Amino acid sequence: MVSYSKIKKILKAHKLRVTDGRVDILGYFLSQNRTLSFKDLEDKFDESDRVTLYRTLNAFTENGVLHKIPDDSGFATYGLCHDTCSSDDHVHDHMHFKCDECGIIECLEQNIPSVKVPGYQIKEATLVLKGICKNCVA
Amino acid sequence: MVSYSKIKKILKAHKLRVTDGRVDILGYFLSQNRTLSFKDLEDKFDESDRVTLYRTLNAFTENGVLHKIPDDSGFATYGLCHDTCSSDDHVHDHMHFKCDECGIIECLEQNIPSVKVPGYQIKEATLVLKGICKNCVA
DNA sequence: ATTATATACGCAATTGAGTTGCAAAAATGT
DNA sequence: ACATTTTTGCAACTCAATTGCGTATATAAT
Repeated sequence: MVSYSKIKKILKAHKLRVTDGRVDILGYFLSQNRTLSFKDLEDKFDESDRVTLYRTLNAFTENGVLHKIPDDSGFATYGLCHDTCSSDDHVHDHMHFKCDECGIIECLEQNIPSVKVPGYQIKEATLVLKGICKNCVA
Repeated sequence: MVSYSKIKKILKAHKLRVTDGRVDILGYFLSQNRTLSFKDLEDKFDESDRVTLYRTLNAFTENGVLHKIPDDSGFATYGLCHDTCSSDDHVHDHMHFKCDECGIIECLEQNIPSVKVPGYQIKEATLVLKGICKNCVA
């Protein structure tokens, strides 16, 4: 279980007001330690308002608590940022993996290989792998 | 200008019926030789129905005429496939670039560097670069 | 501690991309 | 030319996400 004081500290560090809803959601991310889709969160916190959930996720994303994982399937999925992320400095170089079987999206340890394109100024790269994850292969 | 007979040949080769709308849209892709967003096409062909446009793009995508470019911004963008694509064999290994200034998405020549993740079975990879394109840098 | 101010919440309504159903129109095969 | 299959166009619908606004709550100031 993640302590309330730790969660509170994280929220403050990211210039976010400490509200019950935010504590619950951040606490859930920290305890699960995996990416969570909007649906996951909606199911878990079904007593609270969808709009508030959207706004909370947006606030977390803007302030460097979460990062939104690119996914064309139409279901927003979020992962915890590294400790170093803030609203100012919000950088992610890791790859993501989406499993065709279980549908779960994972943040991979590996960084995106750096790519150069002559004449282009590259600021950011997103690399999403699809296939079958470690759990489903077994 | 792209000849009608050539367009017709391409449609037939991809097992698509030759209709006025399809000829116009494919012809526009061939003449422009760049990726086009749904909005681009809607503006260009504003006399025709949105639904038909969606269905045409879906048919083209399924049959290997176009490929849908992953984009989290919520605007579907499409690019011409290579000649080798068909409804059966529809593979794209190239990277995409989205310019922060002009918003245009380009298909790059370069292929996505192959990545391996221990224990995972990778079937597909998408790599989108963001930054400033050749034209806007100048 | 109390008050003031800024921010977040909850509800209803709205937006906007994309889809579905269905009857009419057009394209292919014979 | 005819029969069959696919496509088109229209209206209505779905579903994720956003916006407006009055109320509630968190932080800052006194």
